[in-house]
Amino acid sequence: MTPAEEGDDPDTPEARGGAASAIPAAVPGSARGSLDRRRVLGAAVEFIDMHGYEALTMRRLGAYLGVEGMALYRHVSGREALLDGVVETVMDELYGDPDVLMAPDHGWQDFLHRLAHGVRRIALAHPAVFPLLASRPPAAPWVRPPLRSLRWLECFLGGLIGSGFPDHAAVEAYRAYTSFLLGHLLLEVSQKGVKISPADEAEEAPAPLADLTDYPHLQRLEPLLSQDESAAEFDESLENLLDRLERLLPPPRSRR
Amino acid sequence: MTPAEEGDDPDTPEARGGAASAIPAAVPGSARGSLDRRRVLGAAVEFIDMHGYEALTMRRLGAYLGVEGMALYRHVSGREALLDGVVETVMDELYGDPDVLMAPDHGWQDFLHRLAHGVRRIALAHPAVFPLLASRPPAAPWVRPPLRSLRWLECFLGGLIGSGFPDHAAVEAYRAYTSFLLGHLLLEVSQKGVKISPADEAEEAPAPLADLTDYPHLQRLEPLLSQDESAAEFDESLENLLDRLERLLPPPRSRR
DNA sequence: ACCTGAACACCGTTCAAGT
DNA sequence: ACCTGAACACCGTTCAAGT
Repeated sequence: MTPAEEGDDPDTPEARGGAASAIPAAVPGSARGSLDRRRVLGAAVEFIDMHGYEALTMRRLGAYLGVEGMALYRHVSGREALLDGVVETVMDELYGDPDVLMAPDHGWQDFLHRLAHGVRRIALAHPAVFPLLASRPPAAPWVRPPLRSLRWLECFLGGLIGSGFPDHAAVEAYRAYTSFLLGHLLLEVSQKGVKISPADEAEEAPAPLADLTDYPHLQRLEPLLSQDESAAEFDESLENLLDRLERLLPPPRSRR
Repeated sequence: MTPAEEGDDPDTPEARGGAASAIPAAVPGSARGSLDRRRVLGAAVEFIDMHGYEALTMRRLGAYLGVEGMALYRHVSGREALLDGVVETVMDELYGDPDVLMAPDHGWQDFLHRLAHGVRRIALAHPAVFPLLASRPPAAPWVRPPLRSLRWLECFLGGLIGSGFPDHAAVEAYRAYTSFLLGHLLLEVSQKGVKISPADEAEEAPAPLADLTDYPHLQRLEPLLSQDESAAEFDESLENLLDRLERLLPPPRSRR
């Protein structure tokens, strides 16, 4: 992987101690003023979006910020904390999304609909960061990605309960909803970004894709399989889920 | 994370060059005879199940096998290939699962039902390996975890098409089915194993869990949220999905 | 107050050398 | 034929020292 690819090529530019090393192409757009936590986390998000999370290194992120890498420890307590901060930074965009927050109240279905699309927008805006949402350990074992914050969880449960869901139904809905979001968005993002796991932006042949002669159906369906229907499928699955959740509501008569 | 925890404690046993280093507690059960690819991959699976994937290191896996780490390169071409091999090894257990393969033919619903439970069994047997299924780059962009092999994909599509699904419906079913499996099992596994991401088996306080005084619903629902209903919810969601897929079939009259 | 340099324990990987 | 030792370029992290 990345370190190896550079390691076995001693002619790579940064091996000669140039001031500008290979990956940090440019200083990020914000003010050149000294670092702070916000700037570090923002740069980390940018860096991951560009080069993938595997390429993120304290030293490389430092260089990307025009600083020595060890300097980052002034602002985050270590690499793990940095990644947690990245996840939080990205999910915080949800709070700034008018489409999710605004709107008076058109019922719980509308709320879950807007929330789902808000999360999807984040996933598509940061395809290389999104998988981190799933792999970082959550605040508590029952906090499920991608809705990782206690605040959103509270909001979710409050919304459903306020709409008449009994406690256990609200919890069941939370579990089904997070499973749906995580599965769909993880796969949508990976289908696009090709995971950014192998080499970075290296041209790299599209891989001849092991010949399918032994797999007649695959061979025939390859064009169909390659087609991207993510948006429609997301909506379809979401509608289906909402219908299912509706059946968790007690009959209208008994609703207070 | 792991390296740091050891790095700042120079009194740790393996720092003094003992033959038995800290993590490799015992030589794995199989024959002591010389290495081969199968033995290496098997040991890697065991190692990850015990210590988590973050702890897996060429050198540590070598030590676990009673060998020098560099020796592994005789049998796998590098760390990335090793992880790919681990994923493949674990998914190969599906081929040995009589509950998935056997049974004459009770229709596609029965098939998808058995396949889903087979994959779930694998996820629960190797909770620390399962997330790798999702994060390793697939053979082709349209090969979706956790059904990562062309062979299973062919089998899946063949099964549905043979039961009367039109091509595009079989593909849509594949997408919905994999999303469902990935979302549910990733979250089920993470709820159990607490991700094995932080420190390994270190006792480590259960984390006081930031006080919930600002989150009234969470506070009240915490017991409900902590309850593990995974099995029932998996079945519930699966049934729901199968019902939905059934609607993709053309009306029986026109089925050949 | 904030960053740098040097240091340390670790990594993945290569390769000549041992057996 | 298979493993080991030494080497190299990288890591994360600490800490005294610079400014």
